[in-house]
Amino acid sequence: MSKELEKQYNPKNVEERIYKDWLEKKYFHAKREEGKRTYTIVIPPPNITGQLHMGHALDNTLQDILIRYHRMAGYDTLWLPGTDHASIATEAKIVEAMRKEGITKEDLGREKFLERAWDWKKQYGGRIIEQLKKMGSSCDWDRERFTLDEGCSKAVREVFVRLYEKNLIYRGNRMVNWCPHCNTSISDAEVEYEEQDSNFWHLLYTVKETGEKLELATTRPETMLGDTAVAINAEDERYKHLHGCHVILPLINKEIPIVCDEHADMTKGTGVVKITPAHDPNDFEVGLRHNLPIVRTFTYDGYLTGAKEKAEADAVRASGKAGAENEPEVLDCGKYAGMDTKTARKAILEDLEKGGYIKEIEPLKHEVGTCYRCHTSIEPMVSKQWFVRMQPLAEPAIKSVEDGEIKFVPERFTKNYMNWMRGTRDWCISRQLWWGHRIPAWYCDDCGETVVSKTDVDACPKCGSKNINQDPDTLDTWFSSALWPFSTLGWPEETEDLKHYYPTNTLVTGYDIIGFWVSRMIFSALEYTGKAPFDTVLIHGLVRDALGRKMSKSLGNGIDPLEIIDKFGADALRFTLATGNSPGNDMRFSDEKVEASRNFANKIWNAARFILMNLGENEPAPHIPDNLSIEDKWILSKYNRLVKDVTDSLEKYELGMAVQKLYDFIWDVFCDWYIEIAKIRLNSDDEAAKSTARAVLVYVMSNTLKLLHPFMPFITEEIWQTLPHEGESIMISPWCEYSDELVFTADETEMERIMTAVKAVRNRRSEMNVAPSKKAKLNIEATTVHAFENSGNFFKRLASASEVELVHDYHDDGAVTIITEDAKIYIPMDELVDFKAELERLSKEKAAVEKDIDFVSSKLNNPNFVNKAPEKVVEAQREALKKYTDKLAMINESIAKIENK
RNA sequence: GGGAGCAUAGCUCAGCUGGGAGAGCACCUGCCUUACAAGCAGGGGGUCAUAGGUUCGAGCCCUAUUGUUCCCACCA
Repeated sequence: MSKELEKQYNPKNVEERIYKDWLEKKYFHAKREEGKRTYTIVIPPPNITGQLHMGHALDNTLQDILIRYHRMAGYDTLWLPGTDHASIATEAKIVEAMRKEGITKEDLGREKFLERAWDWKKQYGGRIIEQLKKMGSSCDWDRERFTLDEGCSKAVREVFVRLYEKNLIYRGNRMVNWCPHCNTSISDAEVEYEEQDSNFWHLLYTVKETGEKLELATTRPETMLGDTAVAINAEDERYKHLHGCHVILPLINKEIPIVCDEHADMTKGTGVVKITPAHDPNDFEVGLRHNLPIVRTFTYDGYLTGAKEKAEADAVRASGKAGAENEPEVLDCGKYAGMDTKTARKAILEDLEKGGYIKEIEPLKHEVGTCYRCHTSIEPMVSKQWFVRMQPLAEPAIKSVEDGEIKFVPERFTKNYMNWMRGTRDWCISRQLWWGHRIPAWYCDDCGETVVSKTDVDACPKCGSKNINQDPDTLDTWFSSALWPFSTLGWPEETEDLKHYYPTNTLVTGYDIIGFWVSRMIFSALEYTGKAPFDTVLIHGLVRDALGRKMSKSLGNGIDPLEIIDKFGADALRFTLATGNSPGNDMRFSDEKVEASRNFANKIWNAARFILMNLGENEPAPHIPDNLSIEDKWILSKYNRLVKDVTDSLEKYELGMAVQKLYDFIWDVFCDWYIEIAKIRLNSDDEAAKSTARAVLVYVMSNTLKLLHPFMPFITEEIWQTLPHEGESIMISPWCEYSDELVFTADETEMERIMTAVKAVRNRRSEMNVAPSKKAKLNIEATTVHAFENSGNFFKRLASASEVELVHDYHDDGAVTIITEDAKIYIPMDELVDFKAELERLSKEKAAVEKDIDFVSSKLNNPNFVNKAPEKVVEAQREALKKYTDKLAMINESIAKIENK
């Protein structure tokens, strides 16, 4: 039954319908089939606040390609989807919405706030999932997870408690990165450095004992009120006389000691450093070494502290609760209290200036840490937080990559990972936020006991007091993401899914997230499951705009994948993202590229239309017919090699390579040559020949669609269904296999001789401006007659030949001569032949061949080459030399003929 | 300061373990050849950043240089 397709491919008529069909038939659902190899990918969970952007589009395209390929290749395949609760981002979004209504978190209270957050999640959390579906993603939606769902939360508690019991989690007053805007601590990984213009302010502090002025430089003068010492290097000859002395801190006239510490570098500046333990990570360390008081002068939301804050801190310090003695002192900054840090800097500088304490202002560019979310300058701050002890966890994680248990593609990102792992410091995991996994720790107000527990605690196990409160903080979002590969499969329960699909196989993600996520999943998985979470990490780059800029909201240069899908179709988008994209490298995205992909889809569509036009009723399912002709063997041989190439490329994660091979085969080989040649038989009256041609067309088309399916799932399904087929859907049909029976080397060579001749004739005709409509007879004098024996129709169809005759010793004064390596082709065209031009052309060709001969023979005459190069290479050169020599002989003959005329 | 990437046709980029440079777009010429003008045929265009080195042979390996991008790092 022949079917009609529209003239142009319209994805809108296809994609939604097909996706729905796939969903209904549950093709995406992994069924835990015994006896099959498994292939599992867990999706990098997008934030529930997110909208699909090009980064997601790329990431998901690559994953879907791998998933679809493996599913067809016979694996029990699971692609596990889900979303991330994104604590900071989501909370910020909700707080912002509330601000517009004029309410704050505190107005609402924790419980009501969380209600709002969950409402928000219900309303918008599914948005990005729906968008992923538009991409054609074949995720097992029945297994969709959320980092804050019951199972994942259980895993989080389990891990927290285990780590605490192993003393790998601790709570302490430590220097953390504080974001005054988000009002929370953030981890080292979440700090982004930006270059900013600033100054070095050279200050003069007076030495109490000697009265001399000590010069020191700072980039953050606003912290000076919290100085509790000045450091010099013990070896520094300039200051030896000051050991044990003190300086008077300007503005507040406080006496602070001069200490000797290695942190003071003699080669930098004046060699004198002010020490502010509460607000600088280095100074904090110095403070610990010298037992200096820690004096906090900033509030957590970025203002200078005053009497109120001081009173609060004093109360805590006096309370006698566990750890209270470590609570930092707070300074009442007096006239500066309540100023934000910027204003305070100005005011303090003004006062220093007035007092003559500023010696010099030196302009400086330096890197300032900012919050990766809101890009507010982060304040290093001493604060009581929970930390994960990284050292013991990092070691196995390093080893497993070193041992090749986990491999990065491309390999160079191993180094990136190692640097991160080796350099990492303890991980601050507590956040002063409400949206997230609340820390499962309770503190007893009466006895000061800390209880960490998997289940909620309502009485102190030590003293029995009911006066026990849960830590108000939540965990870093990445703490739950780190468990994603196994928490989503049911861990800590020994679920069937976990047994079956864990460890997973490939993790696909961008290089920007190796430190945040990949490394943490690796050490987490090794610690809790004893297994590497995946065997391969496929790293891709960023999708940039057409000018190479990062796509960003502030630049407004983001390209919306949904708009692209709307305009060109999901297949075109996917094809674009997969094409010319090599692992780990950034790519530029432009409409022109998608257009090219769309054109390719259209090309396939039309090839299918052509085939369908020619099919009769009850066309049999794809098979290889008998009585193959040379062109059939040629295309089957080419197709067979394509199967191998595409499969190999996919196995090596060279997706861009695979897709390029498919493009070349479909367009240049199948459409431009095979279909054109097939028309010869299809237009003939020979029913047997027609049937063979149809069968080969269907076979190659249908199977090539399968190879292309992972990349362009929709159009391939649509066409495959329309063509004769066996089975329900292309997406669950078996992957193509390489077959020794489809190797037709000799026929391929013969066919290519003809093609070379066809091209040579076309070329010559074009050069001579002969209109395609003007047909001409070809007289072919071939050295390898076999190839040309039955080639008449080829030349008629492809090279505007009126008829073709095989000749020997051809003589015609008015003929154009075309010489290939196998044949001389004469086209009689009296009126068109310009003998002078012919001679010129021939001598040009002669010169070219002679150059070739020189090149090859110089190699063959080089004993080093002949002796040292592999035999295969030498042999190839010998064959080339023979070809060139033959061609030269033919050219010489032709020249002689014209000259002797 | 440490590390990594990139530098190939006018533009965007491929080029796997070294064996005479490729694609898409753009450009030029000719074609509405009954699948496709989102197409067909033909064509021009590259000392593969620079300088050395290894090798019979280098876009590919090594060294240095230049330009460029990114990551990491507590420079007061």
